[in-house]
Amino acid sequence: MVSPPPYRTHPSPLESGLRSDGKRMTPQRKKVLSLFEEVGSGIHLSAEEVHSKLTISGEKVSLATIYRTLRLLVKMTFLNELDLSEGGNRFELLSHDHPDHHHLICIRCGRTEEFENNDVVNAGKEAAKSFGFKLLESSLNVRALCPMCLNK
Amino acid sequence: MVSPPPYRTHPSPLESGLRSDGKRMTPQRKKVLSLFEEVGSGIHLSAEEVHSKLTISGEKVSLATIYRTLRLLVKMTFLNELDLSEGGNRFELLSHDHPDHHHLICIRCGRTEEFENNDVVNAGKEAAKSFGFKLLESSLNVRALCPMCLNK
DNA sequence: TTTTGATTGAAAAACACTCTCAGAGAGCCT
DNA sequence: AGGCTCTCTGAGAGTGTTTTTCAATCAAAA
Repeated sequence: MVSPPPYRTHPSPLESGLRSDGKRMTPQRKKVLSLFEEVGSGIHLSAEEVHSKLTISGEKVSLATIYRTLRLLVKMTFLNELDLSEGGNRFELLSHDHPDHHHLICIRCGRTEEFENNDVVNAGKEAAKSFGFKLLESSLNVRALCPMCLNK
Repeated sequence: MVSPPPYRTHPSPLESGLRSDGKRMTPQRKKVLSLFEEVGSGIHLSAEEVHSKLTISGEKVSLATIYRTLRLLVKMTFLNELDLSEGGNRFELLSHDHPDHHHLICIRCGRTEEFENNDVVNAGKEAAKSFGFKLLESSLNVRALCPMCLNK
């Protein structure tokens, strides 16, 4: 017994974005994006974490597909890629309300805090302007030790 | 016409830094640091590039040693490590006159320009302080397109 | 439905980097 | 100068992350 599909759903942003580019909506892509929507913006997941979270909830998506999908979602601006290094990149839901937030990273345990700062955004703008570059995005990464790791 | 070596040279900063830590001055270490001094500060080299530059000038230093030496020179604050991602980290001579400079990177051709900005440095300090972190280093990476790449 | 070609999973490869270990050699001692 | 000790090096194996390959699958258009 299969329930009929809704008579006419508005295509999701993901679906219409894919369609307009000759790409297809697949369960795997939906699952990856949904996971990020569930955990909310401001949470940074590695490809491996996405994989294990999906596996735990009984969804089988191969790691290769997760990497492919993450790349795709970054290109489609659904996700933001963070190069905080130290064992793999991380991804977060791109919240268009907070386009230019920066990261404070504990290099020991990986704890990450976000902050915003207009001076930083302006510094990036000015620098780009003075060299004749077209700015795409700027990110300040502050490498530090969190209170827990400070006490060994 | 080669001038004779001075009878008694002051130990180089590298040599005295190594000595004071029970480490040894080796030709390999000298060659790697010399390369960075030759290319000057503001030039960012990857481990692979250091390797091939040395190989081309007839110096044989293994890649493993280059990685080891780069790590050492960063720890000794002779070099600065940049996480501009896209295929490996890069290293540059740390100029102690310009301790906190930031990077404007053309994501298409890799051209990189540096700039300084006190507001950025302060933003990093404030962020660390407000979360109770101990700041180690902050770097603003501005991803952009350079004038050449803008015209395709 | 059928067709078409994008997408997937699994495994292999690519990549950047680190480690292991035996031999070489830097620096300290006569 | 010669010897000793212990760090350093080179070669190659190993590691962790990400990408690619390729046959099979499946989404979407006809």
